[in-house]
Amino acid sequence: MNNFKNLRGTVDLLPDQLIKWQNVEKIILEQLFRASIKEIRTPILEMTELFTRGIGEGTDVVSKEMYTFLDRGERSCTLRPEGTASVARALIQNGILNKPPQKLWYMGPMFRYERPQAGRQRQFHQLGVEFVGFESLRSDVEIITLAWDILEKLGIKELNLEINTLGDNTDRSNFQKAFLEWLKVNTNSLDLDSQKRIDKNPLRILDTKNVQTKKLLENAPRLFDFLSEKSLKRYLNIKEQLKILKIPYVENFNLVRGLDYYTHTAFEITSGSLGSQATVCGGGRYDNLINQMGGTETPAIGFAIGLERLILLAGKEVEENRATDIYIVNKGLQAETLAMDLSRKLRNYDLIAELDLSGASFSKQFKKANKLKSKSIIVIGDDEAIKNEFIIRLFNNNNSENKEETISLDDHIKLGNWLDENLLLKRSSINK
RNA sequence: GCGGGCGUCGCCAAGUGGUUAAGGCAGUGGCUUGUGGCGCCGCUAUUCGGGGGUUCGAAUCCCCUCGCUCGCCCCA
Repeated sequence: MNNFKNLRGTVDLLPDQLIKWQNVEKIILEQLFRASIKEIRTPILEMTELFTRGIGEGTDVVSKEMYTFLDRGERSCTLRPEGTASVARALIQNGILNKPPQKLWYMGPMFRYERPQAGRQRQFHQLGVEFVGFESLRSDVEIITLAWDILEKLGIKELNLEINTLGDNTDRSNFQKAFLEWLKVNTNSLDLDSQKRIDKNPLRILDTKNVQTKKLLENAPRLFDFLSEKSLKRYLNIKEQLKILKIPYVENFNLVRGLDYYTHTAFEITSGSLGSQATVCGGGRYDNLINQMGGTETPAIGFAIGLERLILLAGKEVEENRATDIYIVNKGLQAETLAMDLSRKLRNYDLIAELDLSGASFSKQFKKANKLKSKSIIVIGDDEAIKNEFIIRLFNNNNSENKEETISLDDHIKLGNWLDENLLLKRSSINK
């Protein structure tokens, strides 16, 4: 019992679970590929300041959830808690902002030091998409649509899309002024958490879960009323387009999102079947971030999907495993060598060909093939080795005698025909 | 950081103070050393998350501790 254990909040993904992961990833990557979005990979480790300045000191992520440590050179390093800041940094640093606008995606582990619970880990995985250099409201619409379509392609039902707008800088500071005044008057009626936020991050008070504060907020000034004509029009247009595209959404004026850098569009996709951590996708526009981080002013919008939550939601259809096509039963010195050689040839056919390495009795090897639900088997023993041939047989689970065929080891044409006829032309679509 | 629940084999579990810690699944060996299912027969926890205490006696009672889990805060 003194064995090593993984750290709290981290998990091992085992072969059986990874079938689902891989299927999900495959569907996602196809969708991204078709939308002509390119991958970017950035380090998992960054200097701490990237996040404190990029994400914002007042946010929960930065103030209490970061995995931060000093390296051997006494530099403060942080395991990335999200992907956007790193991508922005990489674009600035590599001079990519001078190039045409970029549509990018990334996928990988993120780290947040929190108490784990259902749908929440300390090391978790995100798929992120960032459109950098795009200002048009149609880029907002495409980002939202893309997120929606990915979830739909995975067969996930019962999703709720919530949207809101935060306006531009001017809108926001106008609102903030009025809001702060109102907050000062009402400080004593607010819950404790909200009181603490007045100085740090007043906007976050808007999405408090405290029931009393919520009620109180109904009489507070609304950000929506402070939108400039331009911002308002932008927002209305986005809603209009979503309607045309038949993407169902709900407006949520209190949707603010946790990170500082958002402007204009903010959105979130949730599912009731996830438990209390219901958000599977969150995103929005961040026109200020890149400038704030030292790059030329560049509008951008993006989203992130939590892969663990996605996996929880994805249905049975992505759990399907591809069974072994051919299990090669072999025994005897010469036979084993021939079998090894044959297995390599078979793999040129895009088949799953598994060579039995046990050297156990034929009976055992057959049982193994049966257990694996192998679609067919090949047998090479001493008898076959002498004649330079092998036996191949379809292998139904119900143990009815299946006809078998003997093929010479050199007869590639006969083998190819057999495989075509019995295995290759019967593929289901998901496992191609 | 704060609450609730839970910790008996790889997994699911019975056992709630008397001593050989059920059972099922999985694994493995055999019946059957050149042929699959089913079946049958073996094997697989000196030990109940860890430590201390109470007792003649503890998986069972008490204390501490660790871990897991769900929730709060917040987010993916």
